[in-house]
Amino acid sequence: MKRLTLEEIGRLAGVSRSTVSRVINEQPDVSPEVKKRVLDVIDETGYQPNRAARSLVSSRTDLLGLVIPSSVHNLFADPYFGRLIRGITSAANAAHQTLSLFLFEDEREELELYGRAVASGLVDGMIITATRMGDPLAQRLRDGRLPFVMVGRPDADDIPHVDVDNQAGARLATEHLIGHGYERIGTIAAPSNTTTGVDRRTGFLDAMRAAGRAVKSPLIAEGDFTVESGRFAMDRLLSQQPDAVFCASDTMAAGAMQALEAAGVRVPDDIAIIGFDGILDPSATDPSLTTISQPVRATGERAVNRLLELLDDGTSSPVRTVLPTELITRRSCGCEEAAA
Amino acid sequence: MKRLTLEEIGRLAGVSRSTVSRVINEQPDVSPEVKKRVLDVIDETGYQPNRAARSLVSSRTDLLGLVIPSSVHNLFADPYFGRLIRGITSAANAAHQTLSLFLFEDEREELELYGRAVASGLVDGMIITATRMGDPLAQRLRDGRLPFVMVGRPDADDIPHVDVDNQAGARLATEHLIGHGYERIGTIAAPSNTTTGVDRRTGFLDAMRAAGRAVKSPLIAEGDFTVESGRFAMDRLLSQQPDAVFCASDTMAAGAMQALEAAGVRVPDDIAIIGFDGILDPSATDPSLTTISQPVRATGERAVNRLLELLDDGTSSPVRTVLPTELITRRSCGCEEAAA
DNA sequence: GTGAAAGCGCTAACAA
DNA sequence: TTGTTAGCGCTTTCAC
Repeated sequence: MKRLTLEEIGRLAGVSRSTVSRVINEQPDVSPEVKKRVLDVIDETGYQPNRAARSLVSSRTDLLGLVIPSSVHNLFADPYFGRLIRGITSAANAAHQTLSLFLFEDEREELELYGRAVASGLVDGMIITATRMGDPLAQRLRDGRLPFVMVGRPDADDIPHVDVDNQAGARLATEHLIGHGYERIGTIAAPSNTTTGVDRRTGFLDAMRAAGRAVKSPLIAEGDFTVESGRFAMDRLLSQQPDAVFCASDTMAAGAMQALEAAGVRVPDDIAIIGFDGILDPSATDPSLTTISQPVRATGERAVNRLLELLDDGTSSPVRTVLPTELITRRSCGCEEAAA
Repeated sequence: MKRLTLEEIGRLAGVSRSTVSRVINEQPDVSPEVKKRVLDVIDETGYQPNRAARSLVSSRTDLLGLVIPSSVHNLFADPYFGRLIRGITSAANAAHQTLSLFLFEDEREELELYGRAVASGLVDGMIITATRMGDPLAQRLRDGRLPFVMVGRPDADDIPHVDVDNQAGARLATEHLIGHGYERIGTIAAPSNTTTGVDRRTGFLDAMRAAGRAVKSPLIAEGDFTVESGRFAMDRLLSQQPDAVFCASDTMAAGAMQALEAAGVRVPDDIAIIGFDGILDPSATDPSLTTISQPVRATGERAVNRLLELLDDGTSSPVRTVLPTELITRRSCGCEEAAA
């Protein structure tokens, strides 16, 4: 049993290979009878066009790349990426694209990517995530000709991206805390070399300022999205005796609550906590964590769709797509049991 | 600036395209001077061979597929997959292969894979994980001609795979509990439609039997690897008043401990707990969780290397590769603080 | 509406 | 040691 080719299918259906090609690519101007005959043969034989040959002539691979840079070693434990990837594959599947994954251990590997995947035409386009500011990869891609979209806000303005409204989300969280009447509100911020970290911090500060609150810098501790960093950050914050803390990620909020439990501080009675991301099971913390939830899966889907637009039109419609966040009130902020 | 081709590089270096091809593919019988000249031109121009053209003639894509079936919706939150994927990409990067990821929402998508990725020659080989017993995909791949290896034990004997020694690990865990002197030992088992679940349960039962302990079936509760299922399972077990429980995964152990805390049962004083996987941070539970740790990352690497052997030799050396597990004693089993 | 033929960029005989 | 040539399996003019 040798490999089937267009020619062979044509022979079996009594037509030329061009006709078979037309049928497969759903071009018009093929008579119904011929079309049916060809389709039947394809069905019987289970023929599948050879991708390499197709790509060679069309210079389309139907492969989308997803890059997750070295900076996120730790992050990968975060359920965020699992969800994002599900969103991406789901949209990719729907569009008959397949996803290839580029994870790197270090920056050397990361730059090698360019030759391996970009210049050789491995993928039609790229989605890149979790970059830190000034990431060389983003720069390089921008100078190249490969279409790409970022997940998260890039530090350069002209890069197509889809992001959630981190600033508005952080503001919302902070206002909620203020609304509860807390007096000494602190924050466990995300890394300041990521735009996500910057935006969430900005949102927090804006809300505080708008309410006429000063924020002394000792009430700001920075973490790196890990549970451990949340624990350490809260330990540092404790000496400042805050009565509420906005944590820029749920993972860090979980760490913070561990630190509070160890210190015998009650949540929310002594210190109220609010998180960001909405990816923890309510039962994962005790009390359940109030948080700003972001549509992770939708983010992935949108990124794929934006990329496909770029591939088809070459137009990048709006450069920026922003998805909304939502406040999920549970118990850690001092609210009573919430309705579902 | 048009796309570079072999021909073009040849022209610039003053040789034919075949010579350039020889240089690129590191074939012998190219004079040093010519070689250098060609290499220089390649360097200057940044030429990268076109993958599609290469694949077309060599029928090699240097793409490895990773399949994670629909059955693991929930599982994806499990840090296990993150680690496994890191192991896989790391080994793949080292071998200049790239990974493409196939996640499916349902069985329909899953079977469509066959045409899209396998029959069309998208990937050179496949790694498939987390299948349940009798998975149609595994069957189908076995009947096909595409090389593949499974992560985890398949239910058919002749499929190349890499697995950890789940049975030995479960035995180890159980013997440890027995050694502590616990009298009524139960288990929260993993799904019995997965070989992992079967093996861990078998190891538990073997150890109990070897110690002359009968296991009444009410002392066995089945979960599905999620935290929630661990909680429910422990609630059921509580009525049987066990004094120790072997949990077939750390995630379920975490759930079990939540249930115990809610019920006011102390760990390890009232009930000792031991987990399996070794993927939780020690501080994730209180008290820290004693567990059987498995080398997830190494599993991924081995799977890639096995697959590459298959691709190169066609020989599948040993069908079965088994990686060892290790007991990590912490506090939940009743041991004192452990050394690192 | 359908077929013939050219060519995508590469590798691998085969000649020289 | 190097160049010439023939495909790999497909899409796409261009005739008919």
